[in-house]
Order: sequence, then structure tokens, then C-alpha cells
Amino acid sequence: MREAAPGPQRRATRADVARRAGVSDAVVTYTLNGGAPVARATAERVLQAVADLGYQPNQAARALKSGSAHTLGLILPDGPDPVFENPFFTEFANAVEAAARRRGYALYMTPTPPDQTSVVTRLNDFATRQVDGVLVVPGEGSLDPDVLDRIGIPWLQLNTVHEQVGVDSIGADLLGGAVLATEHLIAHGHRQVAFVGEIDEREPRYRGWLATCERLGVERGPALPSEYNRQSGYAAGLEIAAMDRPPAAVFAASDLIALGVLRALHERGVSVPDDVALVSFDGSWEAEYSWPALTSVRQPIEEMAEASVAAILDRTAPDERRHRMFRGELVLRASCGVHRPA
Amino acid sequence: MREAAPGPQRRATRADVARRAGVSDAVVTYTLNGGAPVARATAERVLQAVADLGYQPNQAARALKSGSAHTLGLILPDGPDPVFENPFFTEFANAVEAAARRRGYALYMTPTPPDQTSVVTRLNDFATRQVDGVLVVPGEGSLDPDVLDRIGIPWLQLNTVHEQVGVDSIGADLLGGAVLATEHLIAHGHRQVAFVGEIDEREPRYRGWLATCERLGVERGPALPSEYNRQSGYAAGLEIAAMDRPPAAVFAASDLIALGVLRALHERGVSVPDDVALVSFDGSWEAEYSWPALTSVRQPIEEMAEASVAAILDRTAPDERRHRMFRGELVLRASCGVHRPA
DNA sequence: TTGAAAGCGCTAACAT
DNA sequence: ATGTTAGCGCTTTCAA
Repeated sequence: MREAAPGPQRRATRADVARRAGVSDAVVTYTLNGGAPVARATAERVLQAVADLGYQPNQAARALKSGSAHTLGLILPDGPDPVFENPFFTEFANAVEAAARRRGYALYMTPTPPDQTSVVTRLNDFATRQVDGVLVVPGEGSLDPDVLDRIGIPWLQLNTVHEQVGVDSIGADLLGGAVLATEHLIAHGHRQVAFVGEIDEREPRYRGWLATCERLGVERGPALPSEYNRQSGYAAGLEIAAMDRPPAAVFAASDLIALGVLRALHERGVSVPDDVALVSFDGSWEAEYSWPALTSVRQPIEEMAEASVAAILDRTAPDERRHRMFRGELVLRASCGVHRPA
Repeated sequence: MREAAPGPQRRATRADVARRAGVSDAVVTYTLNGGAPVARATAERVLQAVADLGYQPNQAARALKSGSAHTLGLILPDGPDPVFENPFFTEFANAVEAAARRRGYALYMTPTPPDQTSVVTRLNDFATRQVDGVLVVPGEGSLDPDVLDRIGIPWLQLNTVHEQVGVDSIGADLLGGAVLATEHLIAHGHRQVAFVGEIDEREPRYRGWLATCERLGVERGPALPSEYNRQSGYAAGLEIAAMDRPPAAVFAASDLIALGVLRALHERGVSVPDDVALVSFDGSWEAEYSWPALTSVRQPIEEMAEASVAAILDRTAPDERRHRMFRGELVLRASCGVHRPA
């Protein structure tokens, strides 16, 4: 319990402002939110009263009445690996928060087990709080769009690998990025490029690597399976180091994987980029201060975050929902080897 | 549960539940929130109705009425360096969110310029949203507790370096940690230990290093100034590498600084730990996958996060406000050199 | 251009 | 043990 003793406890309400300005509360709303014309002189009195009282609208009341809390939700996959351990997600979350705030929206950011039930539960909780829209970063499992739609709260999928019809989603051009990375390695003169990541015909980064090797007539190095984390990349790196004839070039499907690979190679005395040239994907902060710094396909995070917020706030009709794809760019650093101009 | 209701547009309200259970809304509140005894049979009918309707209380209404949104706020310093670039903050934020959720609270997490005005503005915004309490991670500037108190929303300071009377705060035992780190370096046999970090008589990490060198009669190596980021640590590392007689042991005041130092030493061909042994502070995720992995004083992040949430939720009287200090532990990895038993 | 008034969904004091 | 009711602070018809 807090006593009203010390500071100016009770916050001014609309009624206080109205009284001080000598108008009704409706007029206060009109001058503050628009919705009806207000005489210039009246508006000035109201604004003055607002300033005098330091009035700030109670958002809870506003949310109750209008159904909007001026808040967005961000659901991140809470798996065995803490999401925030991944600098890519961290950076993305940060950018989303900034984009939301720029538009006057607050953000609930919460790691959630990525299974359908948990996501539905969280979405319902958000609905209960009058959250205006939710950005969902999917984890392993797949979500049934119809079930999520039925909750009645606008949502949009981030970090999308496989687009689906009828689903609003945002994602980087994974395939294009993989092509960029692989081509770059080949431009360095390597005649063989290996891959570390998810090995699946449907995975765009895998496909991009595969297609590029074939297209440019380069030997496809071994494809080593890895989850998107450091530990798994480390294991793959150990395998590479143990090979009789390690591949001279490696494309890793994420920065985290590359960091793990790097660690393993260091431990085994394999030099990057001299023995093995490495290019990764994401272009997150951590990639810049690794040793050597990683050449990586940078996802346009700010741009995607901005687009996410924009898309969720002016949600279109169901039949206009679509996937929005963003092209990444190759950031040249040291891990791919000294860059020699073509 | 593929066959749920065909498009539950309107969410069920308390009135709907009451009607279905054949009671008044008050009884629904009583059985859900307690506050009055309810006959067993009645309660069961209510619960059944709740289940049937999939009723979930509207949190906005609840917030308006009760003044509590069941939400906490977390203010992180938004400086020239993005906060989330610092894995320590990232990890802390993550732990706080988890701790809050465990108690049924949601979290607003928002980077804010750390000056007084910006923080006050943000605190006011939180107040209008009926946020129950705010955790503030201070940046460079100092905040006037009285001004913040006057806003009327409970707050608590995290990541505290200098405790203040009358302020609820949480922080690691920085001095103790520095002692641990320095002692460890000395135990490795080094007769000189350098410091990289904030050079200020009031900074506990600096003081801990200083005091330990003196106490153990070891030569105090050069103290190099650095802000808490990678770039600044990198600059310091370059200086170290350029010295005629580089110090054989270095204590870096944060992981980020150490990562920068590491990068610079790598570039200059100075080996860690062979030429320079390095111990840092924080023990964040990134420190584990650097090369070499960093020996670091790990802050008990989960414990501190848990304590923060607990402290803010059962806020005590002003005269009981206090600082809560948490002891870190030294995590041995590779950067300090091969560990040889005493 | 402005005001009166009816709620939004929930809580809790008071009455029964 | 249960019901009635008066708001919380705001938005929004509908009237004036």
C-alpha cells in the first residue's frame, strides 16, 4: 500500500483537465485525439490545462474502451538454446522494439516454446491485454495458420524460411544469400566448397549452395549437418579438422555455426582463412569481433523490423496476405581470405 | 482441437460466464480471485462455464479497475553502443523476463537514453499503462532518486556500481570479483598484472585490482582506460601489443573489453595465454566461444534477476530500501593459461 | 462547436 | 454465500 503522503500521488485525469479548462471531457478528447472540430481558443485552453497538470492519458482505460493497448507482442522461440544467446535474434528484437516505439507502440517481448499450444496460449494472453498485433518467430515445429487466425489477433511470421499462402510473413532471401556466399568463395579461387548447416532439400541456404556449386562446375565439398548454434557448429568443425583432406572453403548457414566451426579449427590448429576459407550467414554483431572476423551475408535487420511493424499495423485483408522477402548483402571481412580484386 | 468454435469473434466476458453458470458476476470474481467464500457446487459451475466459454479475464479492464497491469518494465541504457550488443545485458534481460513470467507478469523491455529526462518520461509512460514496477539499468549519467520516486511508480536499480542510501538496488560484488580475478592471475605465477577498464578510484573493479596487487606485493602493471565495449577494448589491446615489455597478465573489467583486447592481440601476433594471460568479468555467453575461451568472473545473473523481480513486487517502505549484492564466481577457461594446481 | 451520457469489463464495498 | 451496484478513465454516439 502506498500512502498519498509524500509526492503528488494521484495523477490528473481527463475530468481534471476538463474542469480546469472549463469544458467537458469530450472536448478534451476531441482536442487531443481529433474526431471533432474544436474552436481554436478552446483547444488552447485545453492544451494549457494539460500542460499545467502534466496530464497523461491513462492507457489502461484507453485500452479498455478502444480495444487497443498501443502495444505489440514479439514471440521468440524458447528452445533448448536460449534465443537471446543468438545475436541475430537479439539484434532483431532490438530493432523491432525501436520500430514499434517510433510509432508510439510498446513491445512485449517474450520467449515461448514454439509448439502450437504454447504459442496459442501466449497469443490469447496478448489478446487479453488488448495487444494490437503479434510478431511470431517460429521455432522447429510448424504452426497452423488457421488456428492462430481464429484467436482474432493480427499476427505475422518473422524469420520465415518457407513461405505459405495466406500467411503474412517476413524473411530474408536465404537462397540468394547462399548463392552470394558460395560465389564469393569460388571467386577466391577455391574449386571445392563445403556446407555446414541444415541439410534438407527444402532449406534455401542448402539449395543455394548446391545450385551454385553445380552451376559453376565446382566440386561440392562435404555437407555437414548442424543445428543453428555454436555447439553444433563446433562439432562440425571438429569433423572438418579431422578430415584427411579438409575442404579449403566452407559456407556456414549461420554466424553461430561459423563461430563454433572457428573454435574447433583453432583448437586443432587449422588456420582460417589460410587452410580453410569461411563465409557465414546473418552478419550479426558477434561476427565482427571473432578471430578472424567473419565474412558474412548480412540480413537487413532494421529494414525487416521496420517492415514487420508496418505490416502488422496496417494489416490487410486475408486474401492480400503475402510474404515479403529482403535481400542481404555480403559483408567482406577476414575469414574468407585476403580479397583480391577480380 | 482442429474443430474449435467457428470463429469466436467476441471474446467471452465475465457476464457471459455468470449467465451460463446462473450466478452474478461478483460470484465469478469471487471464485476466480478469491475475496469471498463460494459454495463448492457454485464454484464448480462457474469453473465449468469458464472452461466451456474459454473465458479469459480482460486484462485491460482489470488494469483499469485495480491499477495493476500485471506488468513490469525494464529500462536499459540506450547509448552510442546498442545495449543488446552486450551479451551481459541481453542475458540479464532474458532472465528478468523469465522471472517476471514465472510470477504471471509480462515485461516491457525498452532501451532508453539514460539521462534523467528520458528516464522520467519513460517512467511516466509506464505509469499510464499501470505498470507495477520498473527495473532501471543506469547508463553513464546519474539519476536523482527523489525525482524518480515522485513519479509514484516503484522502481529499482540494476547493475549497480555505487550503492546509494534510500535506493533499492541490485548489483554484483564487483570489488570481490576483481580480487578473485587478480588473485587468480597471480596464482598463475605472474609477478605483474595490468588492468583494462574504467580508471577511477571509485570503480570497484579498479580498486579490487589495485588492492590485490598491493596486498600480494605484485607489480601493478599499466592501467589502460577503456569503456565497456569491444572497440575500446580493441584500442587498449593495440596499446598493449605495442609495448616494449607487454604485461604477462591482464585483468579486463568486462567480457566485451576482453574480446576487444583479444582481437587486437591476435592481429599483432601476441599469443593468449602464452604471451599474455587474460581474465575478464561478467562470464557471458560470448566469452565461452571466443578464442581462446575467456576465464571470467561470472555474475550470478539468474539469481540477480530473480531477486530484482521479487524485490520490486514486494517493495518495502522507503526506509527499508537497500542494496543487494551478489557474489560472482570465477569460471576457469583457457585465456588465463593452463591451470596448474597449487 | 460543445455537452450529456452510455458503456468497455472488471472489482469490491455494501446489502441481503 | 450470493447479489447489487458504483465506479476505474476513456471514447463515442447523439443532442443541443
